[in-house]
Amino acid sequence: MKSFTETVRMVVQNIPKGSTMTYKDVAIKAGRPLAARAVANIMAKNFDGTVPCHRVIKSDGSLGGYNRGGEVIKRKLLMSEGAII
DNA sequence: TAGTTGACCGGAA
DNA sequence: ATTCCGGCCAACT
Repeated sequence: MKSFTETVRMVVQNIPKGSTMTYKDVAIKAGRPLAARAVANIMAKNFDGTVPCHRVIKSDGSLGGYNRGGEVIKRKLLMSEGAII
């Protein structure tokens, strides 16, 4: 059994290129449907450079945030991968 | 140990 | 449609 953080990282890495998932979806895949907030916290404080967190967005369709508020960078990355914003 | 924080979510006003 | 409130989870102080 891996820690919740490890599972979240795996899920985010498992996101296909050109696709996006909401924090909630990631939390669900990680096994904690109500831990969307925890997922955000993991990304925010313990961001992993090995995980494409720019593929994770809010449930409203907004990009939410990125490393230090670089939402613009996030949008550009997603569009560069073929994702539709 | 307890309290606060954060890139959130859903419902209510 | 926008704004406010409560709730949930993990990490930090």
